[in-house]
Amino acid sequence: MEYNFSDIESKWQKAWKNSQTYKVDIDRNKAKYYVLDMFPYPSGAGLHVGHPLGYIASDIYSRYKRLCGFNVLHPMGYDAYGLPAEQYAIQTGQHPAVTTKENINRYREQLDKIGFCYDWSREVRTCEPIYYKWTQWAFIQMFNHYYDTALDKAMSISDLIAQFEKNGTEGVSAASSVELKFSAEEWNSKEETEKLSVLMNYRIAYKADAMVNWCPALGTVLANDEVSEGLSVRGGYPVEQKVMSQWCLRVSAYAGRLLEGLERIDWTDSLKEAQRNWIGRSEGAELSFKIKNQETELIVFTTRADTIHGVTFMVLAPESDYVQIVTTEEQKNAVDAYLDQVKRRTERERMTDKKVSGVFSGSYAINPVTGDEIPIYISDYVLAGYGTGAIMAVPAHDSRDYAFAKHFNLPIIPVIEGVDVSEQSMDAKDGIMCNSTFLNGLSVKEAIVCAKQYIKEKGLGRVKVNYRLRDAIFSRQRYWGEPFPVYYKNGVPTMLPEDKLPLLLPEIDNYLPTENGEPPLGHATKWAWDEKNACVVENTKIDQISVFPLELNTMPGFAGSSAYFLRYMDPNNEEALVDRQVNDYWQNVDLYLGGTEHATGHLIYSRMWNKFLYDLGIICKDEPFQKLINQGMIQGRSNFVYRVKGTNQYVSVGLKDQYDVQPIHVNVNIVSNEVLDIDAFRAWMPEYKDAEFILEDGKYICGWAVEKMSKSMFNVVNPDDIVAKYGADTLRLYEMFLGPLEQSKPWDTNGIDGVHRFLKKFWGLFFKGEEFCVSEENPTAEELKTLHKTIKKITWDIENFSFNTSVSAFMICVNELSAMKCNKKEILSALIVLLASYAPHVCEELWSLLGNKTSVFDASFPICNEEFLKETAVKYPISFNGKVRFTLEMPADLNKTEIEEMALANEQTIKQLDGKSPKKIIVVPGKIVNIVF
RNA sequence: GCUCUGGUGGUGGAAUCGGUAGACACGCAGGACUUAAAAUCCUGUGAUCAUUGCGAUCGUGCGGGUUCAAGUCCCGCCCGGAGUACCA
Repeated sequence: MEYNFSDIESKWQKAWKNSQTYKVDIDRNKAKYYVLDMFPYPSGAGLHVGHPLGYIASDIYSRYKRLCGFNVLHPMGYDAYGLPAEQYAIQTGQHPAVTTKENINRYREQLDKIGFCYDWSREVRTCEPIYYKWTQWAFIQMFNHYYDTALDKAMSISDLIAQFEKNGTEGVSAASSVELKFSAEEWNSKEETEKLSVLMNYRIAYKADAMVNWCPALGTVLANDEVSEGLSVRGGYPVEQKVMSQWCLRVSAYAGRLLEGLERIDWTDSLKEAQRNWIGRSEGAELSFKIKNQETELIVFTTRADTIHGVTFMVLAPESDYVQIVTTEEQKNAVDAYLDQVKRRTERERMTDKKVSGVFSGSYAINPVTGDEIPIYISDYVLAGYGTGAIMAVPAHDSRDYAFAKHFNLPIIPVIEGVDVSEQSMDAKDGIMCNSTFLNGLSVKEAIVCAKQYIKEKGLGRVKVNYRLRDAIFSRQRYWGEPFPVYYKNGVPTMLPEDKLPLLLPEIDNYLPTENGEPPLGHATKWAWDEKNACVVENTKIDQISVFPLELNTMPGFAGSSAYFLRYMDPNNEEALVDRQVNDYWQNVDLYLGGTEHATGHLIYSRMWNKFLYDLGIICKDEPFQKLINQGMIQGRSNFVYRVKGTNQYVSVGLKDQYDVQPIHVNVNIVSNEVLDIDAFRAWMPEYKDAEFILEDGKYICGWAVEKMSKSMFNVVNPDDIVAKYGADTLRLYEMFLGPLEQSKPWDTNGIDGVHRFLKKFWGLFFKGEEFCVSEENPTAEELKTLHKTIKKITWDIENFSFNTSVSAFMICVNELSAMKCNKKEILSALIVLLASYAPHVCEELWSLLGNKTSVFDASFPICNEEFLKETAVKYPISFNGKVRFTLEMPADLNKTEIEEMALANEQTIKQLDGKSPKKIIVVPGKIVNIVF
């Protein structure tokens, strides 16, 4: 009987839906396993063939885990807030909620066709009030907590207030934006509003004037991970630096724990490394330099305290607060001119053009160790946001300082023996110290330790760990995002009462900023908070007595995606983000699949967010994603035809060098194995109607290139088309067969026929002509062997995410069984269960044809009989490459003659065992014998 | 610059702990079936030389090394991809 995949697939997709086969509930008799995909942003373009790669892999894994007896949570949802829907709304006036809903429906339709085992009853959408209520709730919690650096956890802000009332800042250990010092009397005598503004310095969600990445084209600020090389990641628009009052999250307070936590999770080294670099821990010292004739001390951060004797000048960032203090009357004009010049340069110019620039401030600092007077400069090579925004310059051992010193003709003093600094600096932490009084003769490594010790003892500064990781800017000047649960009472940001959440996103009729430059929410007419009645009211009622304006910013994209994995556990709970008992069962994600592009964004924020909730006791695990696998990107594979310039003639790729040609993208869907469907090409566009072709071997062969998958390159392949032509099971197997999961690779349908042929052969094992024909006989040893080696291989492959090689193993298995004409029920049943995770529809169909009343996914995964494989290994050696190998342990201490003797002795044994003469014998002492027949 | 990754036939890729390199698949060539085509099946397919049957030599980006044995380990380079960057 023919393998009719489209009937089979629609039949089982319906059956699964009707019987809720994939619905999952807490079952305390079973171990849980949580498999999660990074949820998609539903874009207008729909899914292309690259998107499902990770979903297929996680689907296989979930089904496998279920067959192994786990209670598997495998949900899916949508990251529904985002820029594209809003940009579309600006252009068309279509409400983002409408387009988002349409896109979600389209995504769902596409996903369903591939036959995933998601429990859709747990779906979340970040733009739904029932969901974003908890995003707003978490924000309020962050506002109401500070980070205690001694306890290393988030604590209630009321604890901090109690400490201030009792002892002021004395003994307080709290992460803060600025280090403040005040006594209990000073605190208690402060006005209420003043107290609130002091507390902002400590809150985990806080509002502050921050240097932000402002993107004029998008009309919003962006987080650091949303900017790359001075351009916005979305859209590629220029980004400038600007000071604005913004909500921020004190992510930096969690830097140490984010770093430490990496040790306990099972991620790839490269991803952990990317996070380590982004967090950027560096150990060093803060050093105070006295300024000549002034009270103020200049504090710098350095990792090279050992080079203190080589300091010949100081440099301040242009934005540094020190600039005003150290600039002298005589230098004021020069400094102002320089600051003005720096301000006019965009971030991008500053990065691309690394020309040395700077200005002398007029002041001198005193080197605390040598007592030398050294000039203080201002230059934009020093960043305001890192360390203290000021550095001690050691031109002999830092290439940037070196370039600066050469440019301004400043002295360069080497402090490491035998270093020539006439051409370049010596940056390596290597060598023996010199010119350094008490450090002379020490190695650099010893000197770093010794110098830090010296600094501490003499009270010149303190040992300090610095992080590169900065707080996240949490405001966006956009419409399509979560509204902040915040109103402004006489200018003071105040949280809405928790029981009034969610604060619903208002309707507006214009998605652009307002005339006076406010974010789009400024257009909302009903957007004010009536404190007394605790409800949203018309703007016109604002009286600043009991009705106040609401926040006009919205939250960024990562807000909704930071805790969604928790919500899947308990998606309809209206009392809590997640019930604690429910969380105790599902705990955290065991396996998370997604792209590397989230390494420094989502994967940092969600870890931080999760740790915060853990500190509050809401959840039981502080790391959200135990194991993480990155699937590679599927790139587009474009095809080209070559038009002879100035004609309507097209030449096949092999002959194109003989003509003057112009390559033209051609729709990949009318090309098969590089051969162009000429009729389809003529019909494709009117301009090709009368095209003529210069063929090779009677065919038109196209050229190809790997490019991004995009409409303009005509290389987008839609999964629906593949499903229609070959079936979902073929698509699933083929995507896995394409190559290693983690590797990026171009989509190319050249091999899909082979996979489809395999499924037909597999189907064919169960039929004799038109008849379904399966034998109840006991299988032979040879048949069992084929089965068990396949079980062994598939089990290993799934557990190691080596899905591509397991498809090969299935092909070999089916080839062998069909060569043996095996139709034994025992073998075939096991094979169905084995393959079911990969090709669920066809397996479910065959499983039911075998007379089973329940789903194949209620069966158990077959177990490999290792003993049997070992026993048969001599007679029927295991081998996946089609050749025969016999292995035998050999004693370790043999010389060459003994080895040869051993080999000859074994040759006899092998002959007796197998009745054949070996072709070749390879013998290795201490290892194994390889005998090839 | 730094960090991470990768480099194997005409193509995608396999080789899981240092043990026959090229599994499996595509493509190609030849054959069977067919009036013909499609579909299906069979055979061959790293290179060079030898082909009368055997075979022989080379071969995993390049150059060295360790080992009985290296695609795999070590040292030094070359090339591609990704991330990140005046981070003191």
